[in-house]
Amino acid sequence: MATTDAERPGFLLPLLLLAGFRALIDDLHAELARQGHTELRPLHGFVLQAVGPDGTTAGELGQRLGVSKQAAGKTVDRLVALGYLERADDPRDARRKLVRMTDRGYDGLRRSAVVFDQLRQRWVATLGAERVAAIEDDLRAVTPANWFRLDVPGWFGA
Amino acid sequence: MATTDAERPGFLLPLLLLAGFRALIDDLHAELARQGHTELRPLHGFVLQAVGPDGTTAGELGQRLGVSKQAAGKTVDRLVALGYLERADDPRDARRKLVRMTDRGYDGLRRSAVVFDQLRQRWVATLGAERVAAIEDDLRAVTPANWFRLDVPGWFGA
DNA sequence: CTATTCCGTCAACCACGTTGACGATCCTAG
DNA sequence: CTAGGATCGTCAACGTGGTTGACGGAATAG
Repeated sequence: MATTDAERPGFLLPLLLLAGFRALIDDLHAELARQGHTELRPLHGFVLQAVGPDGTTAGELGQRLGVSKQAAGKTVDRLVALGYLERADDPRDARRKLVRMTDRGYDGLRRSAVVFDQLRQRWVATLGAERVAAIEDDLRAVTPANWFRLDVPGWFGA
Repeated sequence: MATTDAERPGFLLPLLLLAGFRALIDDLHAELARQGHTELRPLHGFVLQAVGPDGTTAGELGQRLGVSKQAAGKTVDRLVALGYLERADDPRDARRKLVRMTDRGYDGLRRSAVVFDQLRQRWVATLGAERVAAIEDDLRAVTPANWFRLDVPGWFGA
């Protein structure tokens, strides 16, 4: 054991996890801004991801993100205003409004995926592939498996 | 190495880091609520930590937390209303208003430290001490050291 | 004494979330 | 076919946590 646990207060762990998350997210949207997506905020990438190539409805989106349908609807409003999403009527159910990605939305999502891969590769270059993979495996082991929600208001910052 | 890094999409890493962070924070404030601190919200623990045993001013607090002095002031307002902080005049500079922890604030901070240690111990029980320590070391290596300078002198856990 | 700088606060605003309510639409029972 | 209930999206009000700009009082430099 390199260092004893006595020197490692428990409160550092969450701080470091948050710092790692924020470092990745900040780098991501700095790079996206450099590539022309200046309006895309950190949260939006995950929303686009949740919409997916097939589109959804606001309610279903909220369910995927773990937020209320109203919150999802507002977020869709913003992304529609930014040109990343568009709404369309469902011909089979007049209550539903389909949410689809625009070309710009696809572009942002594709670039996000590329940049995320590059950032992970940077961690691999620093830490080594095994250790990055170990972090992922370990985190998967200590977090609830069904976790795919993003109801985190202030923790995204900037 | 359990799995190769061949097909590990980069976007999972931030998601897992966030999931780990949220798991710890959610568990923390669930336990704090059980111990009587039902009003203490996730962010407040970090604020108390940033205030520290010696107290500060709103402006300095904002600097430590990386937010504007106005935002820090509002957060202090809420924590004062909840009874965790109190304001006092600085006898040596009438412009400054000292922000100090109340007894309740100390209690919450002390309990947070204990619970954080317990939660980290739970990770150690699942993953082993070396791997938890490795996660911490790795994250420290890939995050800006300056991100959240919580080199709080006199963190009274012990 | 005056000019500048520092400190806290007020005001307006934005992003993101919550509940509650409500019309419109669909579905099913009678 | 019609009546009731469930579902979908939206409006409204509100809470939290953040921002910028402006401003008055207090310390300090000249």
